[in-house]
Amino acid sequence: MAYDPRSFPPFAVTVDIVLFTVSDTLEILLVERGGPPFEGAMALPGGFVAPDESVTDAAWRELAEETGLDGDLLKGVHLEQLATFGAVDRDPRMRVVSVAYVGMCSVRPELLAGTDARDAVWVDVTQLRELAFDHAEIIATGLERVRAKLEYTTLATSLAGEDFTLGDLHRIYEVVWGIELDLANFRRKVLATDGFVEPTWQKRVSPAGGAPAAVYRAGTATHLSPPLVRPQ
Amino acid sequence: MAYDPRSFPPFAVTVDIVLFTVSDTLEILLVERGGPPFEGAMALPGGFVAPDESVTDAAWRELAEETGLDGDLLKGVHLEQLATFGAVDRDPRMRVVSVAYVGMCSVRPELLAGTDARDAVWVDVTQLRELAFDHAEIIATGLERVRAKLEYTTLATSLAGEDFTLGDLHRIYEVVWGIELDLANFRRKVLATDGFVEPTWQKRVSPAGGAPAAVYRAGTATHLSPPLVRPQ
DNA sequence: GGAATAGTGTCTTTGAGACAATATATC
DNA sequence: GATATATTGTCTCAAAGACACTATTCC
Repeated sequence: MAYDPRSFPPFAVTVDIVLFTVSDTLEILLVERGGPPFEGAMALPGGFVAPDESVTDAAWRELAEETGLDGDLLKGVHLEQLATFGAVDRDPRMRVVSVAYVGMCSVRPELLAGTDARDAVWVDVTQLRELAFDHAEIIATGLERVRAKLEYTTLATSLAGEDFTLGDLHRIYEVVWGIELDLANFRRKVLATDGFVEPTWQKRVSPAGGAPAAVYRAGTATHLSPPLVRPQ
Repeated sequence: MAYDPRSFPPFAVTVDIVLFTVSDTLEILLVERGGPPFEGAMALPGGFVAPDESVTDAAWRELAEETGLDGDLLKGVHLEQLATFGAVDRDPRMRVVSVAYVGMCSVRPELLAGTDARDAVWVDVTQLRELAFDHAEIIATGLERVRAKLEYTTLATSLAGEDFTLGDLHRIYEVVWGIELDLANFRRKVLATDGFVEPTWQKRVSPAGGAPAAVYRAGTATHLSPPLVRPQ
């Protein structure tokens, strides 16, 4: 198909990041909009793709700017492309196609210390208010992606810290899926999957009491086969 | 984040379609490029998104133009967004971000009868030559998507015709996955999944001999749980 | 009859899920 | 001791996989 490079229809291309973390609940990073449209509403962090950077690079740049994380800490974050949203009127000002990304990280004090992150907050996904643009739809898509990914990948470890107990990992599954899982069967499943977690040979006690728990770190496996499927 | 609508970085946005069908092998629809760059190379069908159409609409429009299918027959085709490819230099002429879609259809004589389809051909995915742009990567992504989708959805029926035998469906799985599957266990699995297929109460004989086979059509279910997983 | 396809039966093994039991920490 | 967490054990049931067997068609 031949075409004239000077007469193409002009679009703006942006990236939006749905960054998840697990504390007591499943939370995403949102920013408050300071101007119209949707002034005062919450929105996903994101911004324009620059002419000289790839879409993926733009996503990583925005992630770094909004979280204040730098090189080494960024490597602990998982980021993957989610989907592209290209309805004609999704932005009332102009034609914008947005490539959404899903991120998963563990909460750290360094987060939100960056310069661009002054207005960024973690919000419980079950307590979302009005959202700007089509960001509610993007978040719903991202939420389903994360829930599905926990079934057949080891990505839950990216929501845990550097090291974690099987109780921690169990809680991440329960919080993300919003259901209760039998801990005994969960433990067996995780330990039976080669490369999901590896022992650090250390023990850790919980402030709430209980026996000391073995501490693990993420293994080298990326996929779970057979998967760890959601009940029901 | 405030920005000036008149000073955004300009991009072209295109759609590319990876349309699969199963005949004796797994095949995709390709067009031969008539001009530079990559003149003479095979490329995915696709084109620009118009200013007044959504990205999804553009994908359906291109699909219709390239296959020559119209309203009713198009409904038998499954089309879904695959991923977006946005490397800086993926098109040597200008900055282009392409949203790729995956399609699945059964081969029909009406295909390739459209005006834009004169150069379109079905190519065995195992026999691909040099491809234009990053289309080899797009195809590889689409291929893995289709293979994975057969595991946990009923989409194999969109690669079969209006009605089909379990032998037909079995062959589709074998061709797409490139492996042999035990037919007896496959039959039981399909029939045990509510809504995967429904009987038409008709029988069909194969030209190669054998007992007459019961004819089924697609059921109403979209997901398989538990999934029909690839061996190994 | 021989080859090809359709369909059923059966046995083994694997794994998911329910749930009991025991051990060790904090308060 | 009460409570919370960690860890192991056991039993049942569902499903996957291997494979034998029968039936019906074309050549």
